[in-house]
Amino acid sequence: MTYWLMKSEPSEVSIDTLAGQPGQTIDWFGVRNYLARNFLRQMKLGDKAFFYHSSCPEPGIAGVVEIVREAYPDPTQFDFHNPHFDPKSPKDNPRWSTVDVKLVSKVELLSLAVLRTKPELAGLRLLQKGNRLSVTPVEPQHAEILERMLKRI
DNA sequence: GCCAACGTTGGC
DNA sequence: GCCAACGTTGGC
Repeated sequence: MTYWLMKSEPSEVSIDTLAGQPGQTIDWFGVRNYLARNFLRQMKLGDKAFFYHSSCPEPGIAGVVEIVREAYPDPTQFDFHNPHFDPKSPKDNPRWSTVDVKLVSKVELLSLAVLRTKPELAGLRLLQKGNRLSVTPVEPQHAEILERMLKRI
């Protein structure tokens, strides 16, 4: 079982958006970066991910989710009216993938500022300078530390 | 709004 | 294949 970290702007999809979905499940649409896409494609059923709020007043980890459907073509790439529409993606060889994630638990927001104070998390990809990837793997030792820090609500 | 960092595009 | 220009991300 692999742990991941997935970023979302709460103005688009927040942890509460997810909690309000039927089955508390949503597809992780809109990834348009090849490295992030490749990580999506590596995800296995039962993998877990930390749900991170980015580009907001208080960025940080807001919950834990589980992968409940492995990678499949992201429908938004073919939807002309969708902001994530990609005219260059071939229908017979879709460029972008998505996975379905299901809410495991909401947590008390574990803010980026607090994460930065922990020396034992210094290696976490999220905290690396210049990191902008919206989907990243989390090393087992970092996942363990994060799981211990999270307060489920 | 600013800016650093990184990715993508396109001319050559 | 190089690289300048441009666009995007995302914290502050």
